[in-house]
Amino acid sequence: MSVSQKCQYGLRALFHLAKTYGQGPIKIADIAEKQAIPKRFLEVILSQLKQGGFVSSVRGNEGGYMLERDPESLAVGEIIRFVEGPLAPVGCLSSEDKTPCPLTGRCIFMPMWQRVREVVEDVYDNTTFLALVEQERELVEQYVPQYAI
Amino acid sequence: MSVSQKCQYGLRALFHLAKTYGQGPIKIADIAEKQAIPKRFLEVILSQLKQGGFVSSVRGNEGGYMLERDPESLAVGEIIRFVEGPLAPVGCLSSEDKTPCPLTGRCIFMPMWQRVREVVEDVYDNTTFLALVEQERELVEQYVPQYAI
DNA sequence: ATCATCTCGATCAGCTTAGTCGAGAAAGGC
DNA sequence: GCCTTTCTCGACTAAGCTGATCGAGATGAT
Repeated sequence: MSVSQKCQYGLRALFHLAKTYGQGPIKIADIAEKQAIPKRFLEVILSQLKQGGFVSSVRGNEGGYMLERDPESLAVGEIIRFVEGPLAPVGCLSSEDKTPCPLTGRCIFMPMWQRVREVVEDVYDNTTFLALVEQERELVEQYVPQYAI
Repeated sequence: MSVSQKCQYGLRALFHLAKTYGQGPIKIADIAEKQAIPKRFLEVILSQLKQGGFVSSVRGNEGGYMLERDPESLAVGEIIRFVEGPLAPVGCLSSEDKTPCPLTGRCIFMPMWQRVREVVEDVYDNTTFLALVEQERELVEQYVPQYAI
């Protein structure tokens, strides 16, 4: 499962909202500019993320989007699954599959597909937005320590 | 990177050829039937795998396909890369990407994408066709030990 | 009122996927 | 030499997905 551009945009937008967590609504235009996302497309994405309960919005002047979930307990895996569907390397591994392969039960590749799913889920489910925000902070401190003095 | 149907068919076909390694050419129709693959589609796939040097073919009556590589040194990862392209969860990780994202160098998700690629490559590159053939043999022995006596 | 902003559904071009097809070329048996 | 079986090659297609864009409307602050 390649992660689509749309999903990457969504992750970047949420990352931006995690950085500004607790600072009130952030405008779509702001997020779009800072994260290099086409604005009209971002509208679609954020509205979808709102349906999922990940963000909330305020309309009108001074409106915008806010992260609804705590960055510490929100993992990347949850978002990828929400946007892309099941995190499976092959269709027959995901329960949504309508047309099961005729080798069900005796497909020798199954254990391999399952191992792949497990290791991928492990990485995505253990990457929280709080961790990402902290990682970026560390990077900034590393590169411009002189400005901090 | 989901693994396409085409690639899965290719893997199954190679698995079949690995099982019959050293037994001379196997007909497309045989492989198609045993591995539940549309025959005309399998023609396309095998001819592509031939271009890659993974299999060789014999024409005419009693013709067919043979595995060209030793099952022990042929890993699933090599085939997936050949059929699907680079084993990367996002486009910007693969060197083939024409349009690099505008965040290059400061995309906070990069380390995560790289970790995913590493663990996925680890699984696929360490699964050889010999291992798959042996695994199936073990399964068969487990389920019908009474017939062996 | 007005302006900035989110909201919602429709639309679209281009690409990928999963096949299918027909005509041809080679190898072996008779 | 002919016939059958098999691979070979390129073209073709229908359907679905991807990555957007657009216009019109609803909402809230000033």
